[in-house]
Amino acid sequence: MAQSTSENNTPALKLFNTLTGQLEPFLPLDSAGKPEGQPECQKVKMYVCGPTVYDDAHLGHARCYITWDVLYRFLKFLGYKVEYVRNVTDVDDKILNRAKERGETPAELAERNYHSFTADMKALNVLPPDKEPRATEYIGEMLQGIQAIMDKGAAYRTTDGSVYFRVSAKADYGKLKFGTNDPEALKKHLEDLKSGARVEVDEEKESPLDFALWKAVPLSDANGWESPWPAAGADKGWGRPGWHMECSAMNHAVFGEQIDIHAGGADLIFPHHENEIAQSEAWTGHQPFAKYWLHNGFVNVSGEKMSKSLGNFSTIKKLLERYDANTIRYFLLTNHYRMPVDFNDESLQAAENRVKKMHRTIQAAVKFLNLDNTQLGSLVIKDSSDLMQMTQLKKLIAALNEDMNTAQGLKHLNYAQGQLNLALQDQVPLDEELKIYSIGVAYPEDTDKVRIIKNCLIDLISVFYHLGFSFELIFKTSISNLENLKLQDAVSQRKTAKAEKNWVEADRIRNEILAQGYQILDNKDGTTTVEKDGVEILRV
RNA sequence: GGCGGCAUGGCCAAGUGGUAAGGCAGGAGUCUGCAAAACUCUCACCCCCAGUUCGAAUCUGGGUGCCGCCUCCA
Repeated sequence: MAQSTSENNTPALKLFNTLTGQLEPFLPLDSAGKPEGQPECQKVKMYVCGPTVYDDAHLGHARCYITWDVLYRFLKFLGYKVEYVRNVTDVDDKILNRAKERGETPAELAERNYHSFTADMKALNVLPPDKEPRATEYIGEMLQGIQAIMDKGAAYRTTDGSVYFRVSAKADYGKLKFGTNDPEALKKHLEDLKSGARVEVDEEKESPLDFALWKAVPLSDANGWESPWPAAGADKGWGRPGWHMECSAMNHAVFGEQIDIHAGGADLIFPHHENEIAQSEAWTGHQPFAKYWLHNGFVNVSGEKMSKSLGNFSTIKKLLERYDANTIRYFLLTNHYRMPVDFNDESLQAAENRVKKMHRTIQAAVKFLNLDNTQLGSLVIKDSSDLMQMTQLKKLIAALNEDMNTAQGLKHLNYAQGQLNLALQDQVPLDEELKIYSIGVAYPEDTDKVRIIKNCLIDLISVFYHLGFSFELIFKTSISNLENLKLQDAVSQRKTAKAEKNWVEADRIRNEILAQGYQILDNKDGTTTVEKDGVEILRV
């Protein structure tokens, strides 16, 4: 539809491709031969590097997976048939070491952390991928790939039965890191890289840049797999896959030789993604392995780089104790995904203030329209060809088309909220078209005000939804019945005091309620609303 | 040492060469017993210097400062 393409029929969505170092129009491989400008019939193969499940997920994971969640949602909204694959790395030295420390098997540890990760993602309202392949399930595919690479002369064995990738066999090695295909430039860059490389232990490596596809381990090691490459004198090979091989193997198995999007954190550009490209392209002989390489920026914590060594990393669980998922998402989306982002209380607090106001407005509209909380989802415009007069939703698409400019997107979210607030208090919304059309569940008896509010609400929650905010959190409260009764009692006592113009007593009761962590709001119609964390829990 | 990124109001942050989005905080007002919420109004010549241009936050060169990758990390 027109919304996903510009006037001259080129795709409107542009993404920054690390491979070329440029902003590029998004054209999936599957678009060849398809009618132009109809994403609804085009497939998109999207792969995101998943977690290594050796510990609880941290802020870096949150930023990464929320970023690509927004892209996934957007591509689907535009009409692409997206197959989103996010792997789980469950074989790795870190997992082995951690399991040893804890006295459990690597499989147990991985399983536990995988479930913890899944729970975190759900709590953050990150959509599950279509497939979550696990590295250990693809050892056979890895062995096959390694053999294929060796057969093509791009890898070699060492006497202990390890296999290394021969970087010199790949003329364009370094193209991702350096963003160029120029052989002369790459040659120079690689020389610089080599001179800066740390000393490698393996004397048999032809070049310090060569990396392991397969690491031999002693036959006595329980955490190994049989390989076709025995050490000198042994009758059977034994070892573990190199770090990068898993992604190549899973991509090959699930998607085939080429994919559209490969995304992950910027720290993976080198060496992980560079090596993945090298081995995958050497394996299949087809390039590019991935057409678009997308990377999200780093996470800092209060101005410092978040890192394992600094010990300043916070887990998602810890963060969620303090801020809800919509706040975290709002905060992240105010920053462009490629820029570094700094987690600090001041910024999170600003996001929280904003999100609470957003929740409050939506609650008010839901109440006014007498909707059931669960009805919100069904009101969302989910098809980009059905935008009609949803002006802010249209603007959201335009913003996301520009390399996922979510900060601009939030501007439209905020504007939509402003419109709804105006409508709720009988003021004329600035956008005339919102008054004219009738959309969603419209009934003949709807008054102008009902229709306007409904239109404003649909525009707002559609933007809200497509940015991945959670509806559930708008209405989420946790308050016991006993507490509820106490509050009701207090509010009605205050009402009596107010009626008697006993302001001292009325204020005393209000302060008591405030002290318990509730907000109290007197409405124009004489009712009183009690809120907790910006969510209405009582209206008397 | 090699490569790359970023410098925008008190804070966070967008910005496609044409005269500075948005948010948070603040100030003034409307409403209100007061307060809160909501609404209205208000709050920046974009690190420095030079250049290109009719015109630059946006392009070029130089400087200063901060950060990252090159080692496991999303």
